[in-house]
Amino acid sequence: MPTDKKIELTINDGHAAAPPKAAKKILDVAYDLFYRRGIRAIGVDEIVKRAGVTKPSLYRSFPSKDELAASYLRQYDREYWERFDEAVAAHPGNPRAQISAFLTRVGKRTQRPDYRGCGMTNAAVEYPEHGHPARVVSEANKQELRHRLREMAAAMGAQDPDTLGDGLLLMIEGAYISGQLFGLGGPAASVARNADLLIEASLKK
Amino acid sequence: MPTDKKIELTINDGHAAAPPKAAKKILDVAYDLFYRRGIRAIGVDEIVKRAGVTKPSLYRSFPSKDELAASYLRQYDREYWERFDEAVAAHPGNPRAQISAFLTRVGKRTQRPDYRGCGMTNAAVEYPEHGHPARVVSEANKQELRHRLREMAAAMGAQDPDTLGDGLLLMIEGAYISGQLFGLGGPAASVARNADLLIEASLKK
DNA sequence: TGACAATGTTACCGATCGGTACGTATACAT
DNA sequence: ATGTATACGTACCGATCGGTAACATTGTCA
Repeated sequence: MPTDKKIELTINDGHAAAPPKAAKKILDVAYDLFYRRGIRAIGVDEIVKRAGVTKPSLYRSFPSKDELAASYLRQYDREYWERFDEAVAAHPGNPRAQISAFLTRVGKRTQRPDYRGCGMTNAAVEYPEHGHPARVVSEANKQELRHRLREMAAAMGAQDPDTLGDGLLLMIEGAYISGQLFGLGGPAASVARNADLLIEASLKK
Repeated sequence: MPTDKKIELTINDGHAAAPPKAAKKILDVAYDLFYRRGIRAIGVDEIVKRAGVTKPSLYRSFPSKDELAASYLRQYDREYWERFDEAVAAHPGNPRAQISAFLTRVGKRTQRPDYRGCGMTNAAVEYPEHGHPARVVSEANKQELRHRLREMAAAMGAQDPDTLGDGLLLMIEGAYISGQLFGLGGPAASVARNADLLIEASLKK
């Protein structure tokens, strides 16, 4: 059956980068499935099937399903801070505008029909046991978020920077969760406005 | 092998209550395991084993594991509104104090070492597909919460009651999630204070 | 005491879980 | 052409998944 071969060659055309051909495809498919339907809900068989590869290919690139999930989250982490830093870079030296820009963007994201919450938050809910590879990545991401928000709250001139930073984190997490719970028209749509009210009430007078 | 029998009889001694003996035990065990470790993470075998019964007993009282999960959530729902109504009843005619009491209590709960978040929220994360029995219960609970918060925001005299109600919901959900993510000393500890700041900033001046 | 209904138990089902042993195809250097 | 390393596929593993058929035990009322 040479037909399959031809298709493969057509997709993976030319003199592409040699080493990690299947690994990227596997991670891409896993990313999509893990995010949309949950990590525990997806078996490795479905991943390799949709990726057009076989199981041994997966286990040569990733030590286990748990580690594949951790890789998915590390990718998620990179993209997360990309979005965050874009909002920061748009308003240099103005932390309040930076937060506002980020939250406006979060609010919009939560209103998209395919929105499924924060991959980090979801993973932590799916794996409550401490030390699980997926949870480790998730917790690190959240610690970093808390740190940044508290620093920005201080730079804004908040009366109690740690409290304001934590308050913003609560609202952000609430937006992630209620975005997937309520869908369009849910409470997450008002996250930017509510956060702005909270900030205004938390600044030194 | 009559030894097993004897042990069973010793455990299940005397003239115990006849009608729904096993069903309650099953639901109690399932409640604990589902909440602490997640619904997808727990198999029916473990439930019946810990409950000291067998699988057919489970399936005569519950049509499926999904329905058992829904029953767990309905139980959770009853206890949830019990707690909520207690806070409300403690401050008749004073919605702001009611919210404050409820959030103080939520903040305390999130700091307990075995806190694992809101069972409703967790279930919705575990089952993103619409129409799933567990998700149906969860969504109804959250809709009711939104409704109550908006009404209370209106009774408080908020400039924009729907926005304040949704803002409070965001903070509550954020407290549930970050409670299990950060544990002791996490952002959830400040939910009552932050909510109070938000309320103060949202009232008609 | 005997009949009936409810509840409990043993043993099993096919499907799917994450993971692997082992043979095969391909690319490149010599 | 041939050795060699690497990537890939076939076929399979034991364990566990949710769920069930068939049988034994129990309490209740006639």
